[in-house]
Amino acid sequence: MQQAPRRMKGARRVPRERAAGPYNPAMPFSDPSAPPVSSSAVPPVPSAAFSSPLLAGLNPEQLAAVTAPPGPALILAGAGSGKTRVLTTRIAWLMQTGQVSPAGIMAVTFTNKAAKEMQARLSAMLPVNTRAMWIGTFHGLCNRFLRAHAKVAGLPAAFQILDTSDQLSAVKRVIKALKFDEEKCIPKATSYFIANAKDAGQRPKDLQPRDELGRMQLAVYQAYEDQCQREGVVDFAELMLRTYEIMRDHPEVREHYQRRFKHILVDEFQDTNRLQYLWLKAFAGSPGVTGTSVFAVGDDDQSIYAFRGAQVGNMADFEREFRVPHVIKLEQNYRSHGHILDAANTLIAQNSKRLGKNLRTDAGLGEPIRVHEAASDFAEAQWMLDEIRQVKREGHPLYEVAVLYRSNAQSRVIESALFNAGVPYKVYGGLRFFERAEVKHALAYLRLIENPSDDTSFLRVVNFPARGIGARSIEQLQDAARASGRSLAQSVTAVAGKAGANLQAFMALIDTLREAIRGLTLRDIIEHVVEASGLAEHYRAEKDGQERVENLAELVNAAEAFVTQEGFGKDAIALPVDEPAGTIAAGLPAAVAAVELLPDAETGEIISPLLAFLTHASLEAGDNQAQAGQDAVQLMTIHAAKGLEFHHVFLTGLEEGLFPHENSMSDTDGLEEERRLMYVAITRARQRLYISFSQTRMLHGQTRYNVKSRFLDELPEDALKWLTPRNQGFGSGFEKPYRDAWASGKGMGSMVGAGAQPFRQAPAWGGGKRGEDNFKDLTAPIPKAMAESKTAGGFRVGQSVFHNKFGEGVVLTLEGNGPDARVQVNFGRHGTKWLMLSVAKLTPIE
DNA sequence: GTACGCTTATTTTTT
DNA sequence: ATAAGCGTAC
Repeated sequence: MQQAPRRMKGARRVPRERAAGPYNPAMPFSDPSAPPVSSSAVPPVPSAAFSSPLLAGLNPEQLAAVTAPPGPALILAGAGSGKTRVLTTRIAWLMQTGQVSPAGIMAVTFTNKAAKEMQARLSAMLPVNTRAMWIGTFHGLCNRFLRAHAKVAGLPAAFQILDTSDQLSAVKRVIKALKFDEEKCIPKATSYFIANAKDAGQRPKDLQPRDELGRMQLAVYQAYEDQCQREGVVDFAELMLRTYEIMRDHPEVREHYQRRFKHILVDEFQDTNRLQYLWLKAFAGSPGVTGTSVFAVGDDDQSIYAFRGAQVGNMADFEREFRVPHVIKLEQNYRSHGHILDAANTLIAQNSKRLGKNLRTDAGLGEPIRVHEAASDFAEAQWMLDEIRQVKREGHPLYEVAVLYRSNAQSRVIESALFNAGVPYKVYGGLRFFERAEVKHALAYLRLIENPSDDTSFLRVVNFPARGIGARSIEQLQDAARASGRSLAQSVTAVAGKAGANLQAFMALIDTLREAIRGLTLRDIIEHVVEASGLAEHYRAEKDGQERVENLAELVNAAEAFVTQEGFGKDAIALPVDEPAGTIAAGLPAAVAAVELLPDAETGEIISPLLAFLTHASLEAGDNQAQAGQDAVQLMTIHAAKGLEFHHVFLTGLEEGLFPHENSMSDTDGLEEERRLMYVAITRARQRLYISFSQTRMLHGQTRYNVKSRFLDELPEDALKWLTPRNQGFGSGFEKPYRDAWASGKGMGSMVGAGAQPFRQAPAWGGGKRGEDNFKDLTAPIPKAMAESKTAGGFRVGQSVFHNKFGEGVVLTLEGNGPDARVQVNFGRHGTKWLMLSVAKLTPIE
């Protein structure tokens, strides 16, 4: 099916025989006397290479990176500096100059999207079969590795991959089995605990519990491992850890790969966690000894995943441990206009922990950043809607407009504004295709066919659709399984009576399915299982099952597409196919090679397309919305926007507590990560950036009164253009929360401060200068909470008024009735006054 | 086995 | 506000 790729014309294989030196996984590079990469070990670079059309148009720094001599390299690549181009051109250049064959390349990314893009760009650059290369995500490559070395790994050839929710349910089962109190040993937290331990490279034996909870979690970790091992399943972190351990503990395997890979390239290096760094070191071996060059590309300023274990420190460690001769900085930005870049630079300069980098652009200053203050989240959305319509009128496509926010909850009000106005939009994030319940159910049947020991899948569908197997039956079954140390599927005969009969009927169904799909195409397999399992019928009978039925049909389509477009088994390929069949096997000691290489010796592909598809489903969650090509506004969190760019960017909700998020504000590290997040957000914009914040916002069913984000104050004045008056008083101070707390007798949301002030001595709001006309723009819709409040004497809260002596003001509070009626009005620089309506001459404005 | 009502949590996310 | 998860009652 897949042709063995031809080696590049004129490309000569670099001799791979370089003795692998002593390897100490604990302290790989602790020997200070190790010689630097000797230049004599480096193949001469053909001088003609420097005039290669590949290199045309690269700036000096990019050129230096692309053509860096073999050996460790660290590229500090700023936002929009052509990072992906450098990475792919580097690979192409290495091959074109004959320094490496495709099989000698490993390129690692974090997301499938990035891997695909790299592959696509590379294919466009060079007529090379990228299949021989190891290009993929960390987890995808680990999967490939473990399929090839299943025996050494102690895994069944058809091992299944648990996603996060599978892992959680597996952990829950363990906690139940151990009879731990779920109140104390919280499943989710324990699941995190296990994942974190693995991400740090720690097995249960490496951990020392410090308290009762620690002891419980450790016990769960141990039992969870045993359970996974029994069932033949691995979670995401296990893919990495198991691969790393095999590399660490099996010299013959290690030496093989260290000889094989001449160049390892890593994208988004700042996002690597501890285990991934260890993993890379294991594949690279000691610098100067294995001759493997690691080319790491990253941007410490865009490190926004510390919360999930990313260690920016890996960059500095890499520079030191690999003895990177000099870090190459890509600081020329090809994306954003000057004001935008100035803002980004000024902001990020306030972080203390940086490797140091300043972006520059040849583009002019461009438009200033437009800043808007809204009265409410609703008003913010309305304003944005107006601006978006204007942008559309100016002839820009909507897909070039992005609305970014800190947290997903913020999208709702924006969505409703766009929806009601009939503006098409697309929200990124949320439930992915393969994560939908009905799809997971279908996959569970398929997984059981491949591996009946997969208890997680068994439990998911044993009674779905309902077939009379209730909690009691399952409990009996679990007891039997536990007693015999076997899987649930193996234990059905141990349950007596009707329950046992039902369970056996279920297993008979699985067996029947397995028989029935023999010889079918993948598409037909899925179609048959979806029908014969009763899933399709169940959803057809359900009131609101329409969408689920459609998703099941979509799953069939996805299978079809997987076979035709992707060529099934891409992820599952175990052999580098540019080697003559058997070469790799020959390169490995018999013990490793014989059984490990389970795939077809001719093609190197895993034989079962179903297994390949299941792996694909686990490792690639799939897009959530298929409406590609539609001209729609793009809505996403800032995290999701990393790596993307847009002509127009709306950055919303710039409020203390929201962004920076309140959970991150307490410590410096958290705050600096938030600031990097802000940096990422700003640098998404090419031409026009809008920043907005709101005085009030509905969050968790409560109105919160927010102060504008400190990040706004950290931007250079010159780069900003305020669409609303700067330092506008209304909502920028602490006054309103006090008032509301007083009025409602309830808490004050985010603005709870020590010792609420007495009502009438509320401090004047806002700081800074206020002009006479500061209040003219306060005509935005009144927040719901305010609109519902009482009126008096024809005035309402939020009403603009005029006073002969104090000028313009805004009504803050109304109290009393009739002759007693009084109002509190903010007169800007004249302060906040209480006035008796019967005395003061107040006239409403507008 | 399903329906209803109660409690709970609600930053960011890929694999 | 709101959704999801869980327990109890039919």
